[in-house]
Amino acid sequence: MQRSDLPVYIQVRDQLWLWISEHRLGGQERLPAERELASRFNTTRVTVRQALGQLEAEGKIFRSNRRGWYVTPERLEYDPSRDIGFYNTVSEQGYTPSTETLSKELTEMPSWLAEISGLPEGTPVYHVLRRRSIDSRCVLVEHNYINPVNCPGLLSQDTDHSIWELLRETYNLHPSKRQIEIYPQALTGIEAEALGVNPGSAGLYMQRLTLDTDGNFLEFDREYWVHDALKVSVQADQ
Amino acid sequence: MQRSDLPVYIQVRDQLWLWISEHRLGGQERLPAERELASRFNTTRVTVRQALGQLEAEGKIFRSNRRGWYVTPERLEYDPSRDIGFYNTVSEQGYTPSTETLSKELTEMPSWLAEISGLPEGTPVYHVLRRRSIDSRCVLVEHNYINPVNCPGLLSQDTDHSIWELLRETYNLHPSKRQIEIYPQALTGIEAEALGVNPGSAGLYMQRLTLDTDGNFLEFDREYWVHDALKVSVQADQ
DNA sequence: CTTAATATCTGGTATATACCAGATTGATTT
DNA sequence: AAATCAATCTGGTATATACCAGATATTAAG
Repeated sequence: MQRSDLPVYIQVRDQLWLWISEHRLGGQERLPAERELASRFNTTRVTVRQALGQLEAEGKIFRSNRRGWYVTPERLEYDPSRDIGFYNTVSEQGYTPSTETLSKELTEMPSWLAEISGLPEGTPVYHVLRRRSIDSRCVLVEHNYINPVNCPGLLSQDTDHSIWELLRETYNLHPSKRQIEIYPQALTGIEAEALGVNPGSAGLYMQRLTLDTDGNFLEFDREYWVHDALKVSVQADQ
Repeated sequence: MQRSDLPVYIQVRDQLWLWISEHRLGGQERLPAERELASRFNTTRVTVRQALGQLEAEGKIFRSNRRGWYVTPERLEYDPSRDIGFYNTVSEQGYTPSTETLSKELTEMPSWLAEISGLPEGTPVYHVLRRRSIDSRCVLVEHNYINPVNCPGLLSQDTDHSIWELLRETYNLHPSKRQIEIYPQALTGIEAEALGVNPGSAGLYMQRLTLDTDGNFLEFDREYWVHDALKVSVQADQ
């Protein structure tokens, strides 16, 4: 290519996006193969990949391991301060949620969680690891650490749906104070593997601490989201 | 390299991080040049850059255009629902904030903002564009759209410090309801340029709508953060 | 029809190399 | 001492090429 004074990969990026828009490619539609694009834009695969990487960073396309590149669907609007949870949020916005429980166990509270919860290290906690999808695209893995004092026998329940609904309806638990932390964080290790993305992919980390009205530890939650799948929307009145 | 069954760039990533940790390289210290690293790890620059890109995605290192790679300082803890603002937040955490006003003007409300604010298109608004730094590293560019009804003559004030302090102390304005949106978003165009990062770099977008107690439009704010500079921490009581 | 083996398509990783452009440094001139 | 210029160092972009490994489609066998 070349021609303009702009870098080739920027030109490819923009033309490719134009092409996607013109063809009205929507949620999860597949792009032509990299080699195909390289020859179409008369450049090399390396440069095409740079352009694809840009569109990926912008959240416009995403990749599925060795299967190809796809157009990213609209972001999910998610309010972590409300109680409606993943399942309802996704449904309300017209998508199909699904959840797989990867592991669940009763374990002893590690030191970092002891510090956060205010309970002594070694206190029993439930630990549930789940992978959640929107329209069969994996978008997050979630670690739930739940205080068993309030919900004995939780692990024998079905954890493939909303845990919060379980806590509310079966155990009559209600959260009071929460502290939420959110920041961009690359997906690596088991999170990247569980989501089927390349290690180092952009992600969003979100953690929530939930206490009951007396300030006792109810639940701690760590979520690792694919970076382009959600928009956090918080209502903060004062 | 090679040797292990792990990809070379992963090995380089990990060894490089080990090396950084061992040498206790801290905030904004410079790494050896890419060519130097390539020969040290006995591989090519392309592969080294892949490894550097991983550490960058993890927020562990950052680049400064054609100057080199540096170790990322600790993230700033930032609560967008509180009123203390950038300047105080940074100072409180032991860093040195600074702000440059890139442009300020009285303009007419564009349609997208009219929709958000509930005011008619073309209504006069102040528009202030600022670049803010922590310890001389640019970390965000910010667009402020402010309702001049409440603060006539704002633009002749000094906008290199806290605008909110100005509004509070000079104009006696107090926010009430706000809506905050946060999501990962690559930095492109003027934001990338203003921050001196490559187009397509990972970033965090944050917008805030602030109304007064009567529900009138006070201010709208769009912030484009470098992805590794902050940790959003929200206290949400219910 | 189902299952298993195989070919093929896809992105993932890697090497080698080249030149460009901004940033920095050092020498030279004023 | 200050300003100017040139050399050099740095990351940024680009081409060409190769092989690997997982995913998918095709074919052959049961």
